[in-house]
Order: sequence, then structure tokens, then C-alpha cells
Amino acid sequence: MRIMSNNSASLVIQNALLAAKLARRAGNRLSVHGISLTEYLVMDYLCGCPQEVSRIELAEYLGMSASGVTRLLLPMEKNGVVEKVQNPRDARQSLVRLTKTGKTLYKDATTSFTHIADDLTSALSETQKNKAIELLEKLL
Amino acid sequence: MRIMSNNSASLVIQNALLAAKLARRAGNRLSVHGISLTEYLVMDYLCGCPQEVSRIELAEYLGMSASGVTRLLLPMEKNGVVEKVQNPRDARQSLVRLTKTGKTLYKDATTSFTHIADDLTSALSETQKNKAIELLEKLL
DNA sequence: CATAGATAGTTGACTACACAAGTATATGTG
DNA sequence: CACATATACTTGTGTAGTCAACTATCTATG
Repeated sequence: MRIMSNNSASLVIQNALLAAKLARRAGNRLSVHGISLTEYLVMDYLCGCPQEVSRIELAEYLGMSASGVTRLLLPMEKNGVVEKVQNPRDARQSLVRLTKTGKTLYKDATTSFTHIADDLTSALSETQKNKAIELLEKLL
Repeated sequence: MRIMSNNSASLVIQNALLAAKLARRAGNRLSVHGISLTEYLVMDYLCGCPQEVSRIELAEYLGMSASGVTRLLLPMEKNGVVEKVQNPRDARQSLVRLTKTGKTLYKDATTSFTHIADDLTSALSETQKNKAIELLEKLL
């Protein structure tokens, strides 16, 4: 009765299962900094961007809905981690950037995140990690 | 100011971002069958198991909490997709198996799932998919 | 065989998203 | 320039999942 999954289906399934495990463990570790994995991803992205970023851009990067981003950023703004910047060329947009507080928080959280990421991926060699990153990037 | 992520961190981040995207698109496609991606994963797992499965085993497989599994299975039982089986050797456990209805639903959903999975992973060759599966499996 | 501790599962209360619908602004077209 | 359509959010409402605390059962040890 079992339907033999093809490679594509297996890959999607493996990815989903792995993400669930990693997200849960990484999230637990990050909680000592008072942030979730998603919030860490936001900070990581903002730190890598030369300029402020729109909510839509963030939503696409995170694979989330626009409304999800609105509600995600709400507590981050309240806590002073990110701040709104108005776009003079488009009044619809409200851009986001990391505050100084946010950068400090990101730096601290990255120490924890790097450790847990090393733990979680210790089954692979550096070469294998690079290969995996290369393959996953093609799917983004 | 950007902190250069190491390979481990990059891999975990890529995996999380990819999973978010794939889960959303696959979930949308599966919704025509009235199921979520997680429910599909449950059916896929149950179909591959020779025997009934405990909720804890399911929770570990899915990377979810035990309570999450309880709430996940509730509507599936109500809809007759899965059914409870008591374990005569351990009264604490309530095992789960697919019903005939569930098997039919799984078969139908698999057709959709295979198509969407092919779409979502079309950037990789079959060889690359196999390599990716091999690497991700090591991390599970 | 009594009891301490582990294991399986459920429930209460909460957070994190999703989608649909609404508002405000921008853009392109006659 | 008027108006239709598209874009960028925000808000209402619902679902999916988390953790902490509880019940029920099992197991190992004196």
C-alpha cells in the first residue's frame, strides 16, 4: 500500500522534518535571549542589508505572509530592537532597520546560535555542510 | 557590523527559510484535499510503518511536542482518517493507524504532493536531489 | 510488594502564524 | 486629470502549535 515517494517528495519531506527539529531546538536555545528563531532570522537579515528593508521584502525572505510580518515586528518595535523608517518616495511603505540595541542583541544571540548550530550539524563535515548549503540555496 | 555566519549557522538558516517556503506552498496545494502538510506527513509515516504507532513516536518523527500530536490527531480521528488502537501490553499508550478512508486520502493527496514537490525542486537534477536527501538524512 | 520515579498522554492558557477583507497610496491609461 | 488597477500594509478571526501542570500507568528497587 505504501506509495514509493519520488526524490522530489522525499526531499521536501526531509526538509520539513529537519526544519521542525532544528527550529524547536534552536528556538529553545535562543529563548534565553528572549527571542524566537524567526526574530533571529529577521535580525540576521537586517544586519546583512546595507539599507532599510520593507515589510514585504522581509515577508518574502522569511516565507511568511505580510500580516505575519506586521505581528512579528510589533513586539520587536516595542522592545526597541527594530525601528520604523518612512520611505519618502512611497508613503505606503514603512521600512525597518535594526537599532543599536538590536545590533547588540543580535551579536549576543549569534554566539548562542552559532553554538547550537554547530551542535545540530555536527554529523556533517565542513565540506558536506558547504555542499548542503549550495544545494539548498538553489531551492530558495 | 554584520557577523559572518559560519557554515553551521548558514545551513540551519537556509533550512529554516526553505522549509517555510515549501511548507506554505505545499500546504496550499494540499488544502484542496482538506489536509495540512503536517497531516500529510502523518499519513505518509503511518503508511510506511508495518504496525500501529504511538503518539510519542509520531511526535519524535515530526519534531513536535506530545500535546501537539494530541491536537493534530483529534480532527483526523473525527474525520475517520486515523483510528486509535489500544496497546494490550501498555495501557498508557494509544496507538494510531490509518483507516481505509485514510489510505485512499493519502493516495489522492500523494498525487498532488508529488506534483508540487517536483515543481518546488525543479532547480535540482535528480543526482543533486539524491545528494541533498543523503545530507539532510544525516542531520535527522 | 510498596513505593519512587519514569513514561504516555491530555488539558489549560498562550503565542505564532494564516487567510480574507479593509485602508491608504501609487501607477498607468484613456 | 479621472479612474481602474496594483501595491503595501493592517486588522479580524481562526488554526496550529508551544510549555507547564496534571492523570494514569508502568518499572525497578529496597
